[in-house]
Amino acid sequence: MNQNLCDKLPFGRFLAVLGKSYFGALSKQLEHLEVERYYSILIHIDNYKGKSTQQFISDELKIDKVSMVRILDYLAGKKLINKVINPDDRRSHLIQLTAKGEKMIPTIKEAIAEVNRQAMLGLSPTQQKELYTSLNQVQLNLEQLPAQKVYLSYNKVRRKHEK
Amino acid sequence: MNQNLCDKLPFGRFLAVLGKSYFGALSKQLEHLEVERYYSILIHIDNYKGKSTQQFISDELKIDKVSMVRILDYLAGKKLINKVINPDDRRSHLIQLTAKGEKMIPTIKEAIAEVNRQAMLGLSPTQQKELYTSLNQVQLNLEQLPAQKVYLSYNKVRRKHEK
DNA sequence: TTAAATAGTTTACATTGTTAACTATTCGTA
DNA sequence: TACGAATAGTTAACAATGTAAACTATTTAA
Repeated sequence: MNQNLCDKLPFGRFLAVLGKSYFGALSKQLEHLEVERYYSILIHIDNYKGKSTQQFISDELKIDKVSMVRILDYLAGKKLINKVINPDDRRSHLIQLTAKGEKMIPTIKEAIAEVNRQAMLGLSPTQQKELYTSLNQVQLNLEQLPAQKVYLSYNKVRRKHEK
Repeated sequence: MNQNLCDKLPFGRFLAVLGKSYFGALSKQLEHLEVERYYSILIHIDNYKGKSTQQFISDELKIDKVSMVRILDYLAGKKLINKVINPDDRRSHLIQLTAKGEKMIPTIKEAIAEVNRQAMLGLSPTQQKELYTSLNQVQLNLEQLPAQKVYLSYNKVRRKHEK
């Protein structure tokens, strides 16, 4: 029955709040960069070294493909990525980091490592491993369930007029 | 250094994806209800039995206060809640469930319990408890960090024109 | 060969977040 | 006590993301 766990607030809400707390911290760490979000997209593109397509990124990060067009156009406008027609399937575009984009990756990775370190304070390495394993299991379980399609939105309070 | 944990995708992105998977499953479970979201808000209002104010809900669920006005107006329009001026501080409004709203709570709680049960398949009660404890610790850690304010958005793919 | 499926784009619109200005009320303090 | 600051909530305008539908180009499969 699991009445002991998360029956007050939906577990998913808790996760989403947590995820946003994390993004808030990461955005703060990286506020000096030219782009103030889309870090996970840049990291993902880097992980798959020029083999990502828009559809692939959309599926992996659960961002809808229309938003993906807009985001990648924005990143291309900043000269951080290029879209290259895939010679093996000319419908799709390979998304590749530019030299400028690649230069940004270490900074982003360091910030992620730092926020992870801060986030995991008080958890032993074993507990951290358990946490990650358990969350993976939960994700696998949820993927098995019938679901409404749901996507993610980024949003950060802009601070142009800091008081 | 925690290089073993979540240095590919930001941990926060993983959490957000997970949270969305959860909402997708919960929305599906409850798609027969009159409202197709805001479940966590209704549950939160119920938990604090007429003692919630808009600001309190906004803070707890990390939804900005302008969106909160819109959402509560929507829920009031559906006759699920009432706004009552707080006699102890006439600036604030106590948010209370109507009889119609209260009637919905057990259904929502059952759906949450069921999705939780499905989500936790394969995890022992001990592991579940560990998971919740660890996530709470992570949330506490993240709250200590300087952060950009970040809020959440709900969104579900509408299925008016199912193929 | 041709119909269906897929990758991506564009447009129009809905929802949520953001800022700022506003009212009403309460708090803090000189 | 009086008055300025702070707080709760509302409104309006706009930005960012999600959604649906129609579209082009290309590939897959019958």
